[in-house]
Amino acid sequence: MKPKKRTTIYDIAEKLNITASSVSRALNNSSYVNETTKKLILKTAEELNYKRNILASNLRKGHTKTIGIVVPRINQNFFSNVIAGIEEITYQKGYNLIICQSNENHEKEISCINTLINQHVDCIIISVSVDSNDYQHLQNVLDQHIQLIQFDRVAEELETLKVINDNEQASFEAVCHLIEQGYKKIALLEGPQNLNIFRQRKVGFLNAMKKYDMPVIEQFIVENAWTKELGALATKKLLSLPDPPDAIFASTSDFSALGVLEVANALHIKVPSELGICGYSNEAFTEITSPSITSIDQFSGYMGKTVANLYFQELENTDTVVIPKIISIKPKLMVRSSTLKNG
Amino acid sequence: MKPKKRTTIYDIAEKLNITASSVSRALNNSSYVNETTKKLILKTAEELNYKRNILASNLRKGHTKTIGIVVPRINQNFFSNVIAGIEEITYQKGYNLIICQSNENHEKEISCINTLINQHVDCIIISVSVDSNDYQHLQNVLDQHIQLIQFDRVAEELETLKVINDNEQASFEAVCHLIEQGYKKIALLEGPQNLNIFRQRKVGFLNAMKKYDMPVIEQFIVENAWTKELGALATKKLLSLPDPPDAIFASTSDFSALGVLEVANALHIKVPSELGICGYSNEAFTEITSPSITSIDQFSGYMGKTVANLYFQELENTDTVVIPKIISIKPKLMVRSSTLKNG
DNA sequence: TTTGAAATTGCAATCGATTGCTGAAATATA
DNA sequence: TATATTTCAGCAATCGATTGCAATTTCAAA
Repeated sequence: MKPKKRTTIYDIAEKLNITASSVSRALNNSSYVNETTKKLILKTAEELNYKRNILASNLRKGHTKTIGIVVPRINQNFFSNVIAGIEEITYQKGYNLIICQSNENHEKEISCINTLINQHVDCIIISVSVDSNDYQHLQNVLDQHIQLIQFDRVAEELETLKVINDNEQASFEAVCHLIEQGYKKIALLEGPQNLNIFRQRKVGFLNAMKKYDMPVIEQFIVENAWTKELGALATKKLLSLPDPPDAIFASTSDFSALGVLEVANALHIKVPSELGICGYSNEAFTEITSPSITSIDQFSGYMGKTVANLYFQELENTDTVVIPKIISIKPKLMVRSSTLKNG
Repeated sequence: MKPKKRTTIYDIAEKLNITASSVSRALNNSSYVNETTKKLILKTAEELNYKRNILASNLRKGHTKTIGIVVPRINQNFFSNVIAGIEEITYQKGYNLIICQSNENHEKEISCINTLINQHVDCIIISVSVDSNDYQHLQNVLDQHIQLIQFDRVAEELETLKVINDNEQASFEAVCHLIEQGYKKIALLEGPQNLNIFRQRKVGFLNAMKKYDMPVIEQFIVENAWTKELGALATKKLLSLPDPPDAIFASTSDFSALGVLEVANALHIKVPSELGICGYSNEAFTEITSPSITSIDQFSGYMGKTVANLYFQELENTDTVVIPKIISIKPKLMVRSSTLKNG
């Protein structure tokens, strides 16, 4: 595969006996070219199968019309949906996307960010990895004068555009629902507390418990139970307590909730009558388990669109209109069989 | 967000009172620079927070170290896993990925390809969309002397590198399994026959039927049943036949198989005793349905790695070693409850 | 026919990094 | 000491597209 020479504006210019300037102008639909020659140029460009060299163009223009995205994993429903949402908007605008995965690893995340900076993207959209401890790399982005937008998992201390879910409210509603269904002893599977989203969900849980004057039992709060395996492990422990919980809110993810359900099924504990289960993030599979799992929908696609639109609004912002820097999306509780104690 | 000037090699050169040439050489670790000055340059670059302008570099060098990927949908397990596999390899090599979605739409696919050509990617990796009818856009890629690698869904007539699954064999084994389990009347849900993968799966089905001298009933072969909804619809029709099938091979996807299962469950038809169900592609959810669904694992992550490795092998190929242009991966039948009639 | 404005086109610099070539300096060899 | 050989640094062109400014052409009004 030898990369043969592609046709450039000079080739077109030469063939037509004009300058590259005119060709460039014609290609950019500038009004400073004669209509007739413009048409001729366009026609010739077509004939010679000309494709603009974006590298040269971008180098000259100073921007790339490219947006970088960093997510923990693209093969997670939530993130791939957000990306699909972002893509829908950016595609219309003629922007390109470079998608990177941090694999929940801080070092890799730094490396992704550096790559994107190197690529001269115009904007970086990120949801931070779980083991991110400091945010110097994000500060670097800001220092390079690249627009930075955080979504879902955000570093709150960084002053950037943010699109988040109202985790606290969603979590609050989920737990209220459990209580209203008659569950008395509710356990919480919580995620790594360095992530804002998990902190907020815990707060929502506590608020709901307080509202209904329910006692918060320390043993019922399990840290770091955010995978299916950890969820299952936590459930085994919880259910073997002398006085086990009658509901488990897997605030970390539906995967965790699935782990709970599988253990319950294995132990022949009836869901929802003996054990209520609520997950988080409304993965597709929550509908098809037996019983189906109550969860919280985060409107991931819409979130992606919101993020992208936010970027373009900010880009076109002439400073006269103030645009909110933090957009919060209200998730929706999806009640399914796993919590319907009262039918 | 005004993009302020970044530091360039000229800034470094000026500060050190040398030429940009030397800076460039130092940054590229050339041996034509004094060790002492090299270290000084590197140190200064660090201090000034220098980041190489890839645009300029690539423009000069003529390649971008960027690979474009076009898939129908990134939020499908199979594709996101392939991408993850590709990424694992390319990341090590310092290559970037631009990921595009065709949304199963021919026009969008063409547009993706054009974008990638414009971006001067070094290679395009594609799995074609379902409604692709002609392949002029892929021919264009070849004409631009960009490496093209097709995977999974391929345009067979195009002479490109290909990484495929042995769909025929996998399908053959699946149907043999059904027959060996004692199912007598096997229906096939088939996908759009313009895609190679669906044609091959049909052939595998027919071969297995022939091997065991099973009659192929025309009514039992349903076209275009490749989503959950279409799978469900097809199942309703099949099961309402006077002499309905006792097994359904959803050769199109596990989603289709899920549709089958849901209809069966709704009609209180017992799976696997009264109806056997086999899907395709081993989606994660096949393990958690009741009963779990027998499916075919395509080793998607491995497939991605294979694709990426193929590119780099070809790149480094000095023409002495011949590398196979088509790599076929053998999928694996994952037997689960939905087909275990004989326990 | 002359003048002036408007419409086109060309020139040349620019974006930043890379690299072949030339020449100078440093070092080694005779 | 004179010559040969390395080593190192600079010059300038190059990658392809864009754009401010200048020059030219066109065309209409005076």
